[in-house]
Amino acid sequence: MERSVSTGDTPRGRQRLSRERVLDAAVGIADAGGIGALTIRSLAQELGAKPMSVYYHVAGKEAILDGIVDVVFSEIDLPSPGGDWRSELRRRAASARQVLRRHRWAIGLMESRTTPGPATLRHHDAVIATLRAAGFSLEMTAHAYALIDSYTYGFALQEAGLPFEGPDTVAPVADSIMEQFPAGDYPHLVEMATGYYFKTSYDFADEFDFGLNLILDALSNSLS
Amino acid sequence: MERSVSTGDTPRGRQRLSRERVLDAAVGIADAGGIGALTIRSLAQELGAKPMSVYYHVAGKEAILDGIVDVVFSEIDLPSPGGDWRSELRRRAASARQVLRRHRWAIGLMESRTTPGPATLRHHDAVIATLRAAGFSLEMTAHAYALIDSYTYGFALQEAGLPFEGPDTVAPVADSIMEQFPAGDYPHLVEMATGYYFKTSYDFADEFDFGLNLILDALSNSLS
DNA sequence: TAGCAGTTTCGTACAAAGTACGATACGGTC
DNA sequence: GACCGTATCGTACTTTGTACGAAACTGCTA
Repeated sequence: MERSVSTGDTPRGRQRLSRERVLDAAVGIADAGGIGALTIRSLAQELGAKPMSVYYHVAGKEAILDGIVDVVFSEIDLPSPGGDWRSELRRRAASARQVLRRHRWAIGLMESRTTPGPATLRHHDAVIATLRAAGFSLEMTAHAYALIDSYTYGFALQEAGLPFEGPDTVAPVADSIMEQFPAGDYPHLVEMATGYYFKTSYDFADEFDFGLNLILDALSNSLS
Repeated sequence: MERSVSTGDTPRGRQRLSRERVLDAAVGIADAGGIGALTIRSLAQELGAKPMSVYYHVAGKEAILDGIVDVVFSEIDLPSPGGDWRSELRRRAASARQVLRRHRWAIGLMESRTTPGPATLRHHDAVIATLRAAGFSLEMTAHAYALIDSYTYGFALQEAGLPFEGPDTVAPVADSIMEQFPAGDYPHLVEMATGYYFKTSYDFADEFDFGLNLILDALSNSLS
């Protein structure tokens, strides 16, 4: 699946519109400028069309939001119910995290979208299938499913909310935060920052594997 | 002219405005009608004031959003670094989940707010303090912290996204979803639904403890 | 008491955004 | 060409955030 944002002045396409083209352009705009940059007008411009033309292909802005969330889900690798369940779930979790990193805005939308699209449902179906194939009971599948997804989305949520990204970008941001507040108000936060985050060129992204492995290990124990 | 009435069933207050009163009213509106209902005008009306009056107390809508996220954090019970760390963290996680249930809209905002307020920082400080007091190393504290929070927020995120709430409300929603899509497209989802969710008057909320206990147990093992 | 200097509230007005409504252009079939 | 479903668009109305400056209010001093 490929998508490219037109970088400059030239609108992207001039062919016929379609629901798919509209949603792809919407994703591109949100990626480039945040969900706030996605307006019917910017969308139309990106498509080389006029605002009202968009409405022929989608019911309204709400439908666009539902649509692009489903597009995001469609980009996540599905686990295969056949293989080793732990590595399959690890792969799909890693994929989910990467996808949600590309499309930060998606996490914020999940909370408000209550009508899942086909890709979303297919995705959930595949995860459940993998757990069932691994031998989990219905009850344990429900437990494991909620647990793994909570962790994955929650991690992505936190990652999206971080004002920095990657190692070595932590310090300046932390400095500016600390300057704002009375010294000594958050001693343990400061201890973590100075004693660990700064010292080791910390990358929050690395935390993901630790938690996921812990969870999968614990679930694995409950299997036997 | 305006009289300060006793009934108080209409606009909420008539006293002087303040940042705090503005933020409280904003939270109330978002709780009642979703974040979309929160406009400067609705806010002013709730406060018994005119739109532009609000701007004296907050810099703009973005500042309001930052502010109400911090209000939400301020409502979460802090763990005490002294006591039994597992029950302390369980208590604060349960509190966080409840708070985020009261203020569903907050989760969606977290993704976009990158300037934490004082309550948010104090909250993080307390969690870190509790982990450190429990004997975790700096490194393990970072791991545990990311893990627990990811789970907690992720769970709340999923809960907020569910189109139903509580037991016995699952079925009708699931029905309408299933009707929309070709039969047999999501066999495992259907199996879970018919074989488990429907059968046991399933309440997603109960999943929370399972995952949290699993995580705390696993972390506990790593202590000794 | 009158006057004055903050402090707080508000009236007016404009730009950006979603979209209802109906007209227009297009593309194929008879 | 006449006709018809599909796709695009022009116009215009409503809702929202907020800039700008005036008005009202508060407490204080002369």
